[in-house]
Amino acid sequence: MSDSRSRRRATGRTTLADVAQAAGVSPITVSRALRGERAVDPALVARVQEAAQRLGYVPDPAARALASQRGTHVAVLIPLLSNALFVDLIEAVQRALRPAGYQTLIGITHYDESEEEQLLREQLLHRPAGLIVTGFERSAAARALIAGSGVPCVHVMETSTQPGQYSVGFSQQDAGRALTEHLLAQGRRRIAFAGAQLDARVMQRLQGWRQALQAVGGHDPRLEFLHPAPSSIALGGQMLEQILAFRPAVDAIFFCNDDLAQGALLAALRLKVAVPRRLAIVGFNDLTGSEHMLPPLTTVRTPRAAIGEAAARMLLGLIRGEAPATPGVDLGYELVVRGSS
Amino acid sequence: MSDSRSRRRATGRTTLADVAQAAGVSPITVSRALRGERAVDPALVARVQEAAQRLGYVPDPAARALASQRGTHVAVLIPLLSNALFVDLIEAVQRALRPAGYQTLIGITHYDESEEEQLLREQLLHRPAGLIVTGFERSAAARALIAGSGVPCVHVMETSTQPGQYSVGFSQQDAGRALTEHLLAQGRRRIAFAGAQLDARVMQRLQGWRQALQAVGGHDPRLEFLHPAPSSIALGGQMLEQILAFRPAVDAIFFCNDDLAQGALLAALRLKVAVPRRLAIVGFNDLTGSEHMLPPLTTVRTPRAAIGEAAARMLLGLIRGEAPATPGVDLGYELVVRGSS
DNA sequence: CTGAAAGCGCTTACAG
DNA sequence: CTGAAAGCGCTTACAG
Repeated sequence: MSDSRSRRRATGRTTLADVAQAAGVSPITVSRALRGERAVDPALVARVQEAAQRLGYVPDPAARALASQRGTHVAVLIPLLSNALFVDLIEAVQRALRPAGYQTLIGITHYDESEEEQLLREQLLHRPAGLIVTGFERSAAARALIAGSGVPCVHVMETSTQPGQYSVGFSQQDAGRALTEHLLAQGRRRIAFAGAQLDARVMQRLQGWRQALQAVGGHDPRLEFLHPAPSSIALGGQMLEQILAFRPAVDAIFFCNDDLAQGALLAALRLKVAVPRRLAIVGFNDLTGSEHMLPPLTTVRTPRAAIGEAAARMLLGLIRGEAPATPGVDLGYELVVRGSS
Repeated sequence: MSDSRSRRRATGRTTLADVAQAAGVSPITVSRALRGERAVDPALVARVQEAAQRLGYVPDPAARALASQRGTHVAVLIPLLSNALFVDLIEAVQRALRPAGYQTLIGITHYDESEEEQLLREQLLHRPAGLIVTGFERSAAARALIAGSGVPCVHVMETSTQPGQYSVGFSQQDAGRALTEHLLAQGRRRIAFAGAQLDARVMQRLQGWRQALQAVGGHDPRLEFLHPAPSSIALGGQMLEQILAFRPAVDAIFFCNDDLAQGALLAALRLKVAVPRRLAIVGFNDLTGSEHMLPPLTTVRTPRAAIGEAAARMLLGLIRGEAPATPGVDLGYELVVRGSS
């Protein structure tokens, strides 16, 4: 009757055993009924659910993780949170994962391979139920960690080239090509590319720019301006000044990200460079503020929220052991033509 | 000799027991030596650490959480990730927490009390080692959840008024007053306040604006423009137009956040309203881009990175059971006067 | 300062 | 379809 002599460490928590007792079944049956795993007599399931509900039972994530060797959270690795792109992605992932009972753990790699590797190592110790990573470019060690972990993983923001890899994204290269073709269609001939950060996706956009120009015999490598610093409004202004100083004949600039293009538009206002008459300026991603610039910025709208949601759904399926209908989902992009081109 | 007949669920993981055996001590001693809890013979500690190092032992977070009823992560509740302010805060928190072995779990409340309550409930089930929440305003149920959980909690972004609460922030009201006094010192007399979102901190800035104007007998309630929508560049432009239409004599506008002020500056360019000659515009927070606007934006620089770091350090102390030297830390703010005023 | 025992609350693996 | 037993890898509580 009395537990006072025992070594109990009462936590006051309602446990599986409590529910089992209330429902008149064994704890294992409660566990199975609640998780929907294996077949359980529907009548028992109902009885168990009623009891769990009544007692306010909530499974202990730590106990579950220890017993099953699998956590109730998903780790998401992104380069940066200061790029609004990834904020939209994360919000969408979280919105899809939370109702399914998974927490989202955000790891920030700062575009650094060794940081990513280190984060991966840490996260994997916590046995996430799933993993979402940005793009395909990473160290061999990082790839080995992912593959060796047995944790389902979805890659986002790019389209997959290799089989056996799950991904949700769009073709950065096609988008870069389409944006350049738009400038060509507007009659622009000396089109510069201004890239910062120089991560894999920026280089893919650059490749699209090259393709479009090569197709019309107008590719000039001297119009590639690549800066390793993170993209920012400040850098965009600097790059504009630099490009105009070095290549005054340039009649359009393709900035690899909207923040650069916004900075360039502000600098153009300051320098009294007429946009788009004298110079067309286009960006990428359609970030906040771009439509309110002077003139409004032409850009490529990227479906990062849709990507986040689709990636989360695919991951939930993989966690349940289902093979996705399409392992590599391409969600496309949308050219948004505004006043700056 | 053979485990093949047993019901072992081999995980291949190096455990406490492995380290204990290698060091020739009991598992409990290993546990204590590694955590630095209670006094352990220094010689043994060295021996244990060497063995742990050699075997590549890493504690299992799930097992630890289950046994100790306390997780190895900290939950951080913020209103939004799309405000760069909170991104800076989160990055700083994570930077301070990671080396200490704590993961950061981000919960987004969307400025919604019931969402915050729900998040708190979920997070508390996971038994976080600590909690960081934004400001002091929340539902009674949420406050009760925090207090009843026994989980150490630090409030950020505001200064504390109540005893027994830990906080790191600055006085939003003082900052609002100082910014308004700056406008008065510049000779502005009809100073409007434009607020969006209308969360507690915005209302504190409004209060500072009122104070400054009341002190000089220039407070006019008709110059308070309050909009419940989230602040954004687009809304800033709209509010500027609206204010100029309703109160054409206004000679300065205090926008409660930089994104509003940036939108207002862009709208002023479009409408050819001379800033600062005809109209001074000031913002709050010193967000990305503000210094590159035309003209550059006068604003208040808020120490959110320092707040994140200090809050994380205070929390680590509280987790260790130490009382902080100062329970309410005020990190101040900095007036940044640029061309727009 | 050190340890043997029990327990945290689940799920896996085996049986029936 | 259901269950008794064991185990996941730690830490707590009690003793000495």
